[in-house]
Amino acid sequence: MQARGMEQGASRVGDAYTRLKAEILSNRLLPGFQATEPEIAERLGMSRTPVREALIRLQAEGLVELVPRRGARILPVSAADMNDIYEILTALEPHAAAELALRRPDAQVLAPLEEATSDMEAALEKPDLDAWAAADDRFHRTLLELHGNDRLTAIASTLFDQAHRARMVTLRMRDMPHRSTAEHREILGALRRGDAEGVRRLFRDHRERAARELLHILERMGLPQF
Amino acid sequence: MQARGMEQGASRVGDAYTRLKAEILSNRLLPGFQATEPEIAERLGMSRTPVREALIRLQAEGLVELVPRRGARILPVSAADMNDIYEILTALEPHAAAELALRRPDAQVLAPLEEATSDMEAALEKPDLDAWAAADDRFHRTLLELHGNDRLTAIASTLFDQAHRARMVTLRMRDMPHRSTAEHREILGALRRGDAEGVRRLFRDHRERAARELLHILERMGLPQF
DNA sequence: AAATACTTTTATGTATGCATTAATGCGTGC
DNA sequence: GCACGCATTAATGCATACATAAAAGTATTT
Repeated sequence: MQARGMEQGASRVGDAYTRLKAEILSNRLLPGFQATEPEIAERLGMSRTPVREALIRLQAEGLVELVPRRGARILPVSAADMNDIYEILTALEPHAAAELALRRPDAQVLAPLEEATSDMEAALEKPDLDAWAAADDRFHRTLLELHGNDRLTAIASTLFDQAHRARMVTLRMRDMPHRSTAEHREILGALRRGDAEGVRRLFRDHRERAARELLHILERMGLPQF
Repeated sequence: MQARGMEQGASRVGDAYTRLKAEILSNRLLPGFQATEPEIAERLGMSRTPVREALIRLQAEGLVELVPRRGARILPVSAADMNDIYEILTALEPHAAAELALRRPDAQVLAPLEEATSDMEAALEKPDLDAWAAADDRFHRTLLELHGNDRLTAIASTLFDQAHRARMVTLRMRDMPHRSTAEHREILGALRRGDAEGVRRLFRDHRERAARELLHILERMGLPQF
């Protein structure tokens, strides 16, 4: 997955932000990696100023830490971090999904969710785990956008980004995510029926199970940091 | 209330951030106010560089908008914004409070909440609405800190700040908040008993009622922007 | 008077300069 | 050989310089 959100390519700050974020999320820049502002500036072929501003944004998003005198450090995501992130998502997403269900969305509104779910199913067949993860991500982001609380969408988006790397690593250390895919299908059905409480319950279970499985894997790996 | 969080007084960026944020939250700088970087820099007695970095942070927190060529604009908080903010808080705080209750916190742990509640009650007696609002704010922030999910605390803190101005204005357009204060007392009791479901329900009702009342006032005022 | 073209002003985005100060390396003393 | 202190290096925080481009003002024409 590339860095989402509005295209940030017009300015040098936007360039630096987009490129650094893409390298972090794709694990091309590993957690723990440190570099000083001049180093990064040279790597990106620009002066320190736009790099600095991009780093401030990445720090606000919880992807890097700016340690005085040592430069920017790519933040690892620990099991405890993942626990915190999933706790928040478990509080937010089921609510947003249930609210959406109350509005009785028609097929046209739900079309992007339908497509994301189909893409997940198709990706499982091939199988193509990267495509699966991208479609899964798309489902969750689209659902929040349909709900329409922009602040909520932005908050969840930041959390998705923070969790992304650990998710991608653990994704390959477990069975194919048939169950998770089926749950999306179920949630979609409940949304279509306007069954708000069903949606809430299904979504909560979906997130809680995903969190449990992920933390299990992280523990089995000896609590590494991503 | 002053700008909360870590004291940002050491550097010029920190100074600019703290001072601007304090002026925004206290409504000394009104929503809609615009100023260019050189103007702000002169007002604060420093160069554009630290001002710029402070403005980037304030933009990330949703307090100002940086519009190219026109400078920084203090963001108004509309009724729709307040609705979105309260929706998120209603999803997050009852959960955090219920989780805290499950841990069966003893009197020592709950002491800061007890104190905040007493302060609210005392402020109602005087009466001192500013002191009441400060104690209310302290209760909500402390509860989240006790819960211990730092990301959740940070997210809620940003939302509190965004809602602060509208809250302070509407606070003076309604009856004394006896009900709200009593609800804090009830929540505290349920926390002490470890009654997680009770805490969740009380807190959700507390937030939902507060949101309804606030939006009513905003509507009666003709949907102004703060 | 209105519209258009041109000039001037100025805010921003970025680069660079500079003082401070932390970290590193080296040498000296024990 | 180890610890301590000094010198050197270099990263940061901030100030300033500069190019660009948008906006505002002015003049000119119809």
